[in-house]
Amino acid sequence: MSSQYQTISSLPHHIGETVRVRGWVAHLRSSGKVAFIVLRDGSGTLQCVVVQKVVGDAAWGTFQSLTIETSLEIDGEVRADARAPGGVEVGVTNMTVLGTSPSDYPIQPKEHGIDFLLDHRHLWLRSPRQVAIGRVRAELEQALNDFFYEREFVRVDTPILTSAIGERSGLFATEYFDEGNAYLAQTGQLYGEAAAAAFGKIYTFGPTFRAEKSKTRRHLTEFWMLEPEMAFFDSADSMRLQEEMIEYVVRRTIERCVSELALIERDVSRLESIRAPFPRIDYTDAVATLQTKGSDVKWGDDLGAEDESLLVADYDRPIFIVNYPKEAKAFYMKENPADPRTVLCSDMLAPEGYGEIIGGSQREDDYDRMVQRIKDEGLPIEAYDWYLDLRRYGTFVHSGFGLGLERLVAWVCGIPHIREAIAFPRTMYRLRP
RNA sequence: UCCCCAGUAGCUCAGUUGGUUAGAGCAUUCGACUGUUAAUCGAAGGGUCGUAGGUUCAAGUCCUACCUGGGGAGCCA
Repeated sequence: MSSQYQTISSLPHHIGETVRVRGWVAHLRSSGKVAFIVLRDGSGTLQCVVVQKVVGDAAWGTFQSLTIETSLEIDGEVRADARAPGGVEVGVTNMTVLGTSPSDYPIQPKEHGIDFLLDHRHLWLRSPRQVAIGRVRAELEQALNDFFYEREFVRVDTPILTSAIGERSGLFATEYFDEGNAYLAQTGQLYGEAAAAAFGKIYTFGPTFRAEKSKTRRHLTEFWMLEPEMAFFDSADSMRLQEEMIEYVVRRTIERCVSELALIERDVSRLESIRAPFPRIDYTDAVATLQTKGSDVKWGDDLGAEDESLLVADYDRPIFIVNYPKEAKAFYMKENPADPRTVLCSDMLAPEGYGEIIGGSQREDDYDRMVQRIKDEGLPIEAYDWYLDLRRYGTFVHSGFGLGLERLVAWVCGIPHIREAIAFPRTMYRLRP
């Protein structure tokens, strides 16, 4: 097959030329002897005009056999026409069917239930809105990689199959030769800490797995997490990096995904106000504020989804909640010298009710305190022997954080549920397609 | 795991205090139309009312259990 064809998005630069395009039939309209094919190729959609007298009886017959999602090669002249959506159309001179499609294509340009759409995710993905979300996701991923590359971070890929280690263990067990069970990684952080002692500043970016039986719009069982880990950064340094990163990737997406954000009807003005610095609110102050607003939260509780929404409501940009009680957080977080009841951690809450998108902390770097915390949590100390080595051989102040990619995508796109923020979402009750 | 909601045509839904042969729009098929914008107009086909049991002269409708999915809580990113 010839490589000589144009993408639909490039056609405004080819007005007056004869071109060849390839794509899928998105829509068909006929008005007697003049007919319209709406073709999509992933780069955009194009109105193709078929006139019986121009194309002849053979091609006209081909048109009449077309169905939605037929893949098609079209030759014709590009012309500007105000009647065409987008202002550009192709006057068809010839067309060739590349792949036929039965007439029962299930996705229609109308409302569908979410159950039906998820069952047909492999086809739903072809819809313009889903393509736009996917492109925003790809832009955000690229922007994140560029942000860290420009700051001389080294990307380190950490294992997905692990022994029992991490925040909570024993999920998705799979037999691993003679070594007992392996588990799917719930975080790359502990490996990231080891790598930070090798490279200085690193990040990991890959799929992670959680098997809590979470059924909300903010949870998937498989999601992508970006986890930077920085040697010689304290908690405050880490927060400065986080707000700089969020500002960078949001601005980059506003600049480069104009048509995508317009198609999904995102209110971009809500994103334009995302500028560092972000407010920092001490957990203890947050609890006091919440109590005056009528929440029954007590000091020592983790903040619930409702509490988070109440706190964010007053701001037009993300906020940090810092220094949570030790009991509410993971064993590896460093005790706050100013208030030993708390740890040096921060959660970044996105605006508009999207909740926590980043969780980060300064790590405990003292060997004895770390051993004590592992014991206090009732974790098996043997599993952490290599992790403790990081505190034996040249321990170092270091901090890191985890960014949930799908939550970032959902917020930037303004979509209500993170299952649309990934091509093939894994939720509690869905393993296919 | 707990709380709430929903399962009727391929899809989205309506279906009255239980009452004759279960309806609409979209989609599909056929027909008309030389500029349509989710075109329009005409016609046709399309149903194990989630499953099982129960109440009743009579159940899509009421009751019970189960199944499937959705929303939320907790936990988290």
